[in-house]
Amino acid sequence: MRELNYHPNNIAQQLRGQGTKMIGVVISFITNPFFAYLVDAVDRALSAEGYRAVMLQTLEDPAKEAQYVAMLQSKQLDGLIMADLENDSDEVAELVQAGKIVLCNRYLGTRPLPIIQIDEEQAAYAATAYLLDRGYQRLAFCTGGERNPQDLRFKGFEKALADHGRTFNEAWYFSEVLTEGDGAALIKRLAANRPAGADGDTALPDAIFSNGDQVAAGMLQGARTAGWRVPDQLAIMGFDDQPVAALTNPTLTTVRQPIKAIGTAAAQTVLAHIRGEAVPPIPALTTTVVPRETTR
Amino acid sequence: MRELNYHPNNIAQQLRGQGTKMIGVVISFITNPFFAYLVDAVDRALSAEGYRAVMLQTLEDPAKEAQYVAMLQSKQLDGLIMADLENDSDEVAELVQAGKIVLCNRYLGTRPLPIIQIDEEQAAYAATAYLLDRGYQRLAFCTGGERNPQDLRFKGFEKALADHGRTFNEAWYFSEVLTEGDGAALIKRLAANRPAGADGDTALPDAIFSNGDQVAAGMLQGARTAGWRVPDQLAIMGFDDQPVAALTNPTLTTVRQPIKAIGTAAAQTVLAHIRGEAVPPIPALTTTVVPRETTR
DNA sequence: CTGAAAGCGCTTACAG
DNA sequence: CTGAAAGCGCTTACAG
Repeated sequence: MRELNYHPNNIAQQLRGQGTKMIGVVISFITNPFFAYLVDAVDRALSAEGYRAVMLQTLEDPAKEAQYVAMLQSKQLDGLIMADLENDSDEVAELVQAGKIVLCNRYLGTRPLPIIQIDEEQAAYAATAYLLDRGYQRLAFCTGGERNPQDLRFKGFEKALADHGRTFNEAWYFSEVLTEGDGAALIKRLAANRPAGADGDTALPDAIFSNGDQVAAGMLQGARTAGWRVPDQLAIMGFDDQPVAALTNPTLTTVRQPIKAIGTAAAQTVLAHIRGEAVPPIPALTTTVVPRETTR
Repeated sequence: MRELNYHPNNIAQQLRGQGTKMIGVVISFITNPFFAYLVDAVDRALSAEGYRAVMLQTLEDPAKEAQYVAMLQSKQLDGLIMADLENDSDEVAELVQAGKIVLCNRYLGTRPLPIIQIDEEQAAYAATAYLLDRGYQRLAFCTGGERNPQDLRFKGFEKALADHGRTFNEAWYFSEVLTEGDGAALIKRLAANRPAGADGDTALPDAIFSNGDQVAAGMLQGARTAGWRVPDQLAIMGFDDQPVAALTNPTLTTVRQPIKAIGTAAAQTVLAHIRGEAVPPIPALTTTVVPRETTR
């Protein structure tokens, strides 16, 4: 058969009932290293079981996400891992209940759906407390998406402030800051508005909590350009502990997340559902603040 | 039908002859930002035409690559874009000729196969000449894989040295340097062996050409740790112009590659073959040295 | 043990 | 215009 260059048609095999052995992994942007590492972890775990990960980017477009759910329903995919959910629909909720979709990382909807994620609120609380304990007083919060009342990280951030007897300055909530460039631009903009005189400094934050290292690294570069000294005048707290966090100068203080464990657990959970096996227990997904040089 | 929750089985549709509308994109590591950006470009170009990119990591394992070629032959994939080729086999060569596989980025084999890539030799020549023109004299070369006689970048590097009347010190060819950590470790090792006295410095390179920014950023961090001053005592030339190149301090001088254009061209070429249309012309894939702070 | 038939779920061409 | 049948390429169960 090798001689005749014959290759069985896998589509016909699939139709006979074995499924496609493909699992979709829905993320927002593959160019965000956090998602690259997550997809890598899922891919390795699925490959070990003879399945294939299909990377599906939403680019934060709900229409794309709907296409991916349709691929699942039309049986092109045996399952779906969603690390980002734009449409909090009944349809998705039902597929989650049915075990065809496994949610991980982040869910900003209002339903009580199972999701594989770190304790987002506690992680943000710990990072914020870390900043306050080091004497920073005027904290800003920065996120990639739109402001969302379900955001657990912001809840943890607010709670830490409250527990330390501080109130949040609403002017320092920055949303839609997605890229390195966005982070740098934000800092430059703030620095440009800095009032003259030493007292004027209280008009500016002295610490920023960023929801990702990529953006934090951009902020750091923006501060360098603007002559804003880190960590003396401004502390920067990243999130994820991506490789870039150890490559900047000063290096980034950040919150380490167990990306590999999240991806592996999501892969094993969706496979257990597909095979009708008992879902394995999710390991503890612990986070730690990694002290580096962007905080004093 | 919406009511009855009916969804046509796409596998049956595929069997009737429309193909899977899936194109595999073979890369070595998705965690290397260069490949993340390449996959992103391919994905966007394919999505616009109703096709889907399936990210396939080889992890530099030839057996995995063979599996991906088998997926193509068993019709699970309509085509394959290979940005990394481990097995220089007859089988792959035939599939390239047949238009089922499109090569891009890099091919270290010996066959005269079409490939979508920058002028690797010229790009490396220009980067090397840039270092020599700035007075660096003792150049090292660093690559991620094994040493390969077909490596066009090393040919360009050697040619620039020769044209400037310099010979290459073979002791300064560093291979298998893949990650940030590998880059940092290499620099620390070199610095540790540095002989005492000012003259001893000639025993060390004063400039390093790195085949990727990720590794170059690791080298920079290693130099910082070791107290090796960049760019005075050591120049670092990166490759790709990944975002990290602008996020380090000092920022990385590097060679900008048109990643998006490469990915888009690869996607359009494979689609043209699948559809039996004329293959669109490949745009000029020009590179430029981006001067930043790791060179004087 | 071997070989022909049924069936997976569609779509398309054809008969009524 | 409507509806039943053929066929995509396999695998499995069954008849000979």
